[in-house]
Amino acid sequence: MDTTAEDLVAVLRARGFRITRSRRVVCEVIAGSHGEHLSASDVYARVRDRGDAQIDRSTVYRTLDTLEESRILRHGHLGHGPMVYHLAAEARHHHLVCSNCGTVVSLPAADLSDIIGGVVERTGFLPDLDHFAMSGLCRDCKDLEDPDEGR
Amino acid sequence: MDTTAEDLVAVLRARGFRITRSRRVVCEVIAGSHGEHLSASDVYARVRDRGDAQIDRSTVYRTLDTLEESRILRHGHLGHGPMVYHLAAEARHHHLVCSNCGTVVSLPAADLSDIIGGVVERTGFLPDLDHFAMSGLCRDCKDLEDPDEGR
DNA sequence: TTTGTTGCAAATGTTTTGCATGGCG
DNA sequence: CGCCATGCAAAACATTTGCAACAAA
Repeated sequence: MDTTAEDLVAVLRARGFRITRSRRVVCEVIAGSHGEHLSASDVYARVRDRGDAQIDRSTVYRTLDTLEESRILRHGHLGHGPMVYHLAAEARHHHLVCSNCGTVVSLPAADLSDIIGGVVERTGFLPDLDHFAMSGLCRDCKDLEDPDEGR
Repeated sequence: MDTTAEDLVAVLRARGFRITRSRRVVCEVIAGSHGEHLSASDVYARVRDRGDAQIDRSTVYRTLDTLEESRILRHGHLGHGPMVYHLAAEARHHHLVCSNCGTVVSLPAADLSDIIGGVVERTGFLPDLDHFAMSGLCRDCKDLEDPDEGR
């Protein structure tokens, strides 16, 4: 059910891309990262951990681009750090990152539909809420803020 | 009514920061940027345009940090580029950036309240929607997408 | 064989940091 | 006068690009 490395490779092949050793390894790392959000550097680190030391950083970046172009991978921005990748087939959810304490709260896809509906209705714009995290204050930090500062 | 350079300087002074020439110039640039979203480099460029060539990039970064720490300035992320600053007193609105054509649609503060309310209700998390732009597809690009790809 | 890909190296762009000098309070 | 803030230089990161050598198809 989960996307496998073979699935990824198959999509690349179908799109006319050549299947190289480097691409295969990156696909394996990606396929083994379900539910995670890996930065390009994370992917690179895992590639190296596998003993594939000869694969270059830039190749990882390029392969990530290729997978994204093929619409089986997506990237998002969780905070101030580098962009993170996740499989397109992954269950959608939004991340709420507390700007005060760093806590990450997840908002499942079901809860997003009325938000999305409301925005579409008002603006015609179809939001992809996966793409950017939402910043704000978690319950605890919100309660600590004084009313006029936090608003 | 708009925040002035003097307002900014006054806040810094009140917070116990020293008022230097560099800080004053940055405050003037910021005060003259109402409604804009300037990156640190933009601010630096404007500082230089004023003929203040001796002010260093790092000083601009540090002053921006100081102003943010003093809660009169905030930063956000509009897209893949650098972070952008806006005055805290600025009218709140959210940016919807089309991932296909780059068009930016604004969603005024009034339309944000039920979104915020819904999130607070479900998670206790108080979102700061100014902070990250929302990515997605504008009306035109959405209509061009085929239904199963775009979803 | 042909042309897309790779690895390497170097460049780019943003932000941060160490440190000695200088200037605000 | 004392300590904070600055300028300068360099480092730290994330990401991109040029290019000759290589390997899929």
